[in-house]
Amino acid sequence: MDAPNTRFDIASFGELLSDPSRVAMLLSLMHGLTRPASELAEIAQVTPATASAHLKKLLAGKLVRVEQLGRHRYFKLAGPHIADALEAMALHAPQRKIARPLDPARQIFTEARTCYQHLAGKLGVAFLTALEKQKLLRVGGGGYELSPKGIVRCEAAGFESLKKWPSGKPCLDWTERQSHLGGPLGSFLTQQMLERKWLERRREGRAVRLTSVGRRRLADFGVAFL
Amino acid sequence: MDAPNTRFDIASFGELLSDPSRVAMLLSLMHGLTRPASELAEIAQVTPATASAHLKKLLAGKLVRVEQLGRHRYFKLAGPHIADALEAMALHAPQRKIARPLDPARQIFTEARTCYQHLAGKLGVAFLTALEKQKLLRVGGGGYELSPKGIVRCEAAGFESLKKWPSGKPCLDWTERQSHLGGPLGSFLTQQMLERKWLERRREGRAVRLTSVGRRRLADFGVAFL
DNA sequence: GGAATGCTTCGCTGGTCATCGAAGCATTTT
DNA sequence: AAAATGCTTCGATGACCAGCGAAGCATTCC
Repeated sequence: MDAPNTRFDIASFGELLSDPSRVAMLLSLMHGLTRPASELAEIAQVTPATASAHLKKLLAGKLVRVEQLGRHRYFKLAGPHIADALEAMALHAPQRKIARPLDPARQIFTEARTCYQHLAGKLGVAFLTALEKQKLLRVGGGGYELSPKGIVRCEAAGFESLKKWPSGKPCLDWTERQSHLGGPLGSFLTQQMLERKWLERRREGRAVRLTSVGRRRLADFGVAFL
Repeated sequence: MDAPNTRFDIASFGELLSDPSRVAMLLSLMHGLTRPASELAEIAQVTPATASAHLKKLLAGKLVRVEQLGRHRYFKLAGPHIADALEAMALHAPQRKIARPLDPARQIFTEARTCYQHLAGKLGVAFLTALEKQKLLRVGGGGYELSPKGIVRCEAAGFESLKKWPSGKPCLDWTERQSHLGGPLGSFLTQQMLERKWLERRREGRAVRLTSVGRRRLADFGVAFL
């Protein structure tokens, strides 16, 4: 269909993302797991014939990868960069409401995950909300700064103490449509939580799990989560 | 054309980015400045009539904003989120070679700018290259860490000293197509440089300017730039 | 005032694409 | 061996869209 070294530019990328069926398929793969073609057809609400045509295009454009198992073909996103690009677009494209229950893998993904290097998902949003409510953050210099009270709390939590704490920025969360804490401060705190085993990375994708230690410690921050 | 509260999803976004003419126009606005419709027509190599139709769609999709000045209409990107999304797509879409000289505004943009919160552009790439060459970084734990030598150098440079320095990640630079230093370490170092006036933000967009102090200090890191 | 400029709207044309049903192919089950 | 399953290919249809020239509408220049 194309030369071996496919010439691929933004417009071809956009072309692939310009169809609602293809987008539905891709979004359903955002959690990082695989799905067979028939399931993707069902998700996109098209016949197997149509789904097959779409998947062929997505393969040619290297947005997805496929693995053959018996008579099934399992598809997954070609890499995290595809998820990144989708996320960047979803952030500023108000979502169409889909009245369909989330499947388990996607549910885990929406609970808690990393976005670039900071905490996102329901937990990420809850964390930022708690920080604001407890006045541990203040707005300053084009972003968030830890308040004196916030610094005390972070030190009490056992985070590494800094002479000057980095600043944070609100980062719009595409599954929650509210902000979580991003920027250097968000990255730093998330790294600290991972190091102290408040959070654990899950095997696949960017989802993370809140440990029991993490649940207790985050409760000290006023986070009510699960 | 559409209901006042436009229902806008990823597919409509993709649809707008699926045409080479529209993408060319948008990319030419990535530096954050404005261009009149005629100039955008010339850039996209289409007649004014066609360009007008494209710009109408981009306006309806809120990808660009327009300002009327006399008989001219000046267009610019609707916000940094549009640039973010384009960048995320460009990163993984090998660019079509365009044999056209860069205009000055875009040139400034490719020299040095911020990407999320870290340094990008030619300067960003040169910085990472220098750090690697001087062995100030080592690879560890799924990313870059400062080497002992690197820590000494950073402290000598007057950066705030940390008990545990954050880790960095390579971040592919879409204008240079090489990596610059991203991740928490990249954010932190860039913030330090801005605070110490090695870099200054330019008035518009994300471009930054290397100050004379910055040029001297970065030379100490082995960066040969300009 | 009249001419030139910058841009838009209109009508048309050619090309491309999503979609489906039917048929085909491979694998697995019975 | 035969039937069922999962997916692809083929051919046809209907819709949409980029592109242009011509005409129209402002604004500015002379």
